[in-house]
Amino acid sequence: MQTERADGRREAGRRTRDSLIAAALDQLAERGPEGLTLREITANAGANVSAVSYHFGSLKGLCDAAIEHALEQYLDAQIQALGSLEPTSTLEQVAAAFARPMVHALAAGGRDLAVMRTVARVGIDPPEGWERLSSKFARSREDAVKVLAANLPGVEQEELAFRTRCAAGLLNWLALAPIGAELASTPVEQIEPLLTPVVAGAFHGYSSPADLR
Amino acid sequence: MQTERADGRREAGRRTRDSLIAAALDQLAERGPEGLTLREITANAGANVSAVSYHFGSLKGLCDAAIEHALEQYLDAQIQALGSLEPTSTLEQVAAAFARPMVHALAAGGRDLAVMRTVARVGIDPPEGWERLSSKFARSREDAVKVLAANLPGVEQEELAFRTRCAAGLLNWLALAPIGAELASTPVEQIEPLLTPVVAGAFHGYSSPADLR
DNA sequence: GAGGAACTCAAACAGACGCTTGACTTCAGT
DNA sequence: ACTGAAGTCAAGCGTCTGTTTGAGTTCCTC
Repeated sequence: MQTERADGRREAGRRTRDSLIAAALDQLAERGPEGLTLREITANAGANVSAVSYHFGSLKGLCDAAIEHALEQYLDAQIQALGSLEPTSTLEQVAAAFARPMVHALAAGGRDLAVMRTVARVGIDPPEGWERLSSKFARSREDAVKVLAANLPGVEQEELAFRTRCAAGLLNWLALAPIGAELASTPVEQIEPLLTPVVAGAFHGYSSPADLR
Repeated sequence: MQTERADGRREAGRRTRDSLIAAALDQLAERGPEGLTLREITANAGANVSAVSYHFGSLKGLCDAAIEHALEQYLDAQIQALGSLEPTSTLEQVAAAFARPMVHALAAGGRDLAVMRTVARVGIDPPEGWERLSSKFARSREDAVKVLAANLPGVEQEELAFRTRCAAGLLNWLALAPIGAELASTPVEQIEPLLTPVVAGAFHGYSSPADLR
């Protein structure tokens, strides 16, 4: 009861704030930052145009807030998925963990998928001040490379980093392209066995049947 | 000299028409269809705003023409690359051929890369009337699946189609994301050995070391 | 050289855009 | 009951958008 009062006004304020972010996220996922429209967002959120200026200063401020919301939500899932890995994990387990957040988002659809689509778009057109969160992404990717190196001792670290970025790009593409929409609302149990070997194959590489001759 | 006259007017008209498409393509590659701006295009093309209405009817018309131009240019490269394959080609050769147009565009940069970026964006947000060209893409992909099937007899056709789409998505991602810009102006001889095993690995898949136990 | 087609241009158009304003309601503190 | 902060709202601001218009230039045809 000190600073947190049962204030009806404040509660309503937080509610319109959240619905603005949610509406912005939907539009962000569908058309990207350039596609945001003040009037369309406020209409979908059931709020007035001036609510954006009030809560976020400007449309750009709302856009940044929505993107940051998406990035943080994605990072949490990513860190949790990779955190479940051990140094003894197989390549297949690494690939499955790497793809898990996207697989679940594809299966769930709705706002979870909107978050992924937004993150993917940020990966294409990085906003100006995203360096702060970018370092977290880089660190998460380094963790993946470390576990990969244990499974693929013959591949150079730099090449593993490249393959990791390729695999991440592949997953982002699934979120954005129509193929992701086709996969949407498909159960996880069906998507995972389809996708995991592809990601694992990208990690593993396939150089030539020389060693089989 | 029959229908093609040494017409100074017509020549100038074709020149502004081409420069409008080129300027639109650059902007399309950078910001997508939503990012097109009539006044910015005409400024970059050195033309008047009304030249767009005159030559293409509307901004949408110019946008469609630029996208069609990019799609056709990409399809030519894709068909030519896959056409060089034979039924006896190895998986690595298939992957190299599949990636070749993108590798060359990345190395070349400039307008070639702009074409690829535009095609990739179309892959994310397909325009309305693109079904006509879409069938050509599908046929090209079927050719790739056919050659893949010869190399991977153990994998179902449907799964191969999925992996082909994944590989195509991976390449498109390279064109759009910053990693592609980092690779840009890197010689082909350096990009190809880095990328080919990843694409081949995605085609081949990596299911588990069960067969090695 | 008169006529006409191809093409370009500056200027203006209506509409949508992001943003600001000032009045209004609601509710906690006193 | 009064005050002030939090929040919402309709209306209007200037700017930028795509498009249209009509006059203008250049070149080929007859």
